[in-house]
Amino acid sequence: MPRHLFDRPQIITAARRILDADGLDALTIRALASDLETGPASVYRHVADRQQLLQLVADDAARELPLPDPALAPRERLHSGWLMLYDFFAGRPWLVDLITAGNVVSDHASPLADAHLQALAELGLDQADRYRTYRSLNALLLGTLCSTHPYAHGAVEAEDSADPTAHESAPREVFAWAVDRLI
Amino acid sequence: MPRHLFDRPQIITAARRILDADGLDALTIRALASDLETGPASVYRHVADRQQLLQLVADDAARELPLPDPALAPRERLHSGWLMLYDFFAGRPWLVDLITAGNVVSDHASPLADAHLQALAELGLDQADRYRTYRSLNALLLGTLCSTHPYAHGAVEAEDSADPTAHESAPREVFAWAVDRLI
DNA sequence: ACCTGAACACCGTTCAAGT
DNA sequence: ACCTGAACACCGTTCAAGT
Repeated sequence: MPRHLFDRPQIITAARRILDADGLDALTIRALASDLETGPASVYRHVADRQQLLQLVADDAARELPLPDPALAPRERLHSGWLMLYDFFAGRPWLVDLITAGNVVSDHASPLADAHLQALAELGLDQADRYRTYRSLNALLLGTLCSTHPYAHGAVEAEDSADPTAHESAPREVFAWAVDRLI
Repeated sequence: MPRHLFDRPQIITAARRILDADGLDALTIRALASDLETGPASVYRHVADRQQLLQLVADDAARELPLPDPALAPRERLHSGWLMLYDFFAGRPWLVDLITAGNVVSDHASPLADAHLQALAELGLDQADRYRTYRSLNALLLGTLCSTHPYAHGAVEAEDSADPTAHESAPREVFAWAVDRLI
């Protein structure tokens, strides 16, 4: 009789606990096994390798991707939709790492892409411009989250309110500004 | 008498050879030591740890960052300048990894930032907009390079010229398009 | 004084042995 | 049949021992 039983959902739950607590590097097969009170070898009964584990967690997280509010006018729908995405990823920094470092891409993102492409169509953009805009917004989001990542905020200690205008805005505000320039 | 002598420049040269050949993950202290025909412990005579090694290589590579052509009008200067940056990073994928995964930020980037901020000033943007635009372009570049990274180009095999317009443009073209929308 | 072999504490992954 | 202890081939890093 098996002493420890666990399935993929339990693995994903444990993995996300580790990710939320300590980030992507902390999600080792051994740490995961330890969380499940078993040995590393047992994990391999349920996932092929670490890469598949990361893919599974990314797919799971992608189900929670926020869809834009259909009640809004196209432009506001896009604006608020992309800011929701910003906040979604800002709250899950490990997911950004998963996308950039790991090579995970989830197909759960399709409805989201369709919704934004639809909003861009309602704005009167032709098909080529819709794709270009969508891809640019994606890159802008990912790039903003990547450069924001470092724990150091780039704040200079020896600086006060002497130069008010030149001071860096928060990454989120810059992102919101750039989104409006692209749509 | 020491049998093997090597200094930081030689370490950086060896590190870049490994990076160009096999990417960031291949740059281990042990692989580097092996390249220098010594043991891993000897590397630590010259660098504090792997993180510092990555920082040194990034700083070294940042000296080659392409500056925009001052002979061009501001708008063309920005456009070509950012495309030069795209090509620069596209040819050094490990540098993108270094920026996103490692937490390296080089101060050699300052002249480059100043040049682009200057061009934006010549376009008549106020200080706040100059910074916002610069940071957005940076994010756009980084994000484009991150999502481009995966070796799979997202090309669907079962697809032919049936849907010509909807087909994804090359990342570089989309980037160039978005740059023009931001400046 | 400078260098480095050998060891330590980690990884992902495998497989023969246990139940 | 299913599970897993122990081992293998890697890491980064340290330190006592060698020259």
